[in-house]
Amino acid sequence: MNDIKDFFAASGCKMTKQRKAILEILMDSRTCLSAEEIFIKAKNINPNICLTTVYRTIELLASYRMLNKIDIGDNKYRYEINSNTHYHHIICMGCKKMFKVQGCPVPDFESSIRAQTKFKIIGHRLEVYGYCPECQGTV
Amino acid sequence: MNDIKDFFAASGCKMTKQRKAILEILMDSRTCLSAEEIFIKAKNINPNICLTTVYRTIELLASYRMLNKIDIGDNKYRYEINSNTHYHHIICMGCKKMFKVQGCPVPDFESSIRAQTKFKIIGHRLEVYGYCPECQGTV
DNA sequence: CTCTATCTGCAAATTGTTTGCATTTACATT
DNA sequence: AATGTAAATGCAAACAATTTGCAGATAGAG
Repeated sequence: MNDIKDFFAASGCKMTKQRKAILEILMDSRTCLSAEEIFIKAKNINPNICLTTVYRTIELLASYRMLNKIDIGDNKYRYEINSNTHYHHIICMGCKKMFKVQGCPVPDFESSIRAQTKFKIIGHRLEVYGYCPECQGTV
Repeated sequence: MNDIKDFFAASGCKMTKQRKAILEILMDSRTCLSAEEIFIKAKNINPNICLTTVYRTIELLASYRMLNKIDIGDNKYRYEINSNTHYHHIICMGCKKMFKVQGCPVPDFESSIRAQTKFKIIGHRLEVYGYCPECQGTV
C-alpha cells in the first residue's frame, strides 16, 4: 500500500483513485488479468471508472516497467505486476490455465545471441505450452 | 513449388489459386508477415483476393502446423513458415526489425518444468528483445 | 484556497479479426 | 471432356480490443 504511494511519488504522476485501484488490483492478483478483467474489478472499488482509464493506466504502468504484457494467442493481452523475481509461464493448451515456473534458461543463451547478432540484449519473453495434469487424459 | 502441391494433396484441402499464392508468399518471405502484408502481396498475384481468405488460409495452414504465429506486442500477429529447423527471434526495440537466432535453451529447461508442474510439454515461444547494432547509438 | 497541468469519462473512431451467406470453383466421378 | 457436389471465395457486415478527441473534473504545488 505504501509501495503504491511511493511509486506515484517517485514517478511524478498523480495518484488518482483510479490509478491506485488499478495498481492495487494488479498487485493483489495471483494471475494475470486482461484489461476487461481489471476494469470489472476496478468497478467494485470505483463504480464509475471507465475502460479508457484502465488502458491508459496500463500503458502508464508499463512505461515505468511495472507491468508485463502477456500474449497467449487469443487477440488480447494480459497484464501482471513485474515482480523482481524472474519466472515464466506454462500455459495449458486444454483449459488455458497458466502457471508460473521458476527459473530461466535464457541467460545461458545470451552470449550465443550476442555472438550471432551483436545486439545489446535487454530482455526476453518465454512461454511454454503443454497440457496440465487434468487435461492430459481428456485431449 | 512441388512442396505446395504435395502439401495440399496430403492435407486433403483443395489447392486454390488463393491458397497457393499465400503459401508461396510465406515460403518466399525471409521475414514474417502480418495478415495485411500477406494480403497486399497476394493481390499482386491475384488482384481480387480478399482479406477474409487470407485469414482463413492462415488458420488452415496453422492448423497443419505449417505456420508460426508471432506476437511482438503491437496488437497484431505475424506469421512465418514453420521450418523444421528450430530457432527464435531477436527483435530490435528501436527499429522493430527481427532476426533469427539459431539454437534454443529451452529443452534444457523442460525437465525442471516437468518437475515443477507435471505438465506434458508440447512447445514454447521465446523472443529476445534488445537493440541492434545500428540502434545502439541512437537510443 | 487557488490555480493549472494533468487526468478522467464519454462517445466515437480505429484496427485487427471473424462470421453469414450467396456465388464460384476444384476436382472426383462419370 | 462434361457433370455434380462439397468445399472455398468474396463481400458486407459484425465483433472485439484498443485508441483518440474533447470538455469537464481533480490532484497537489504554491
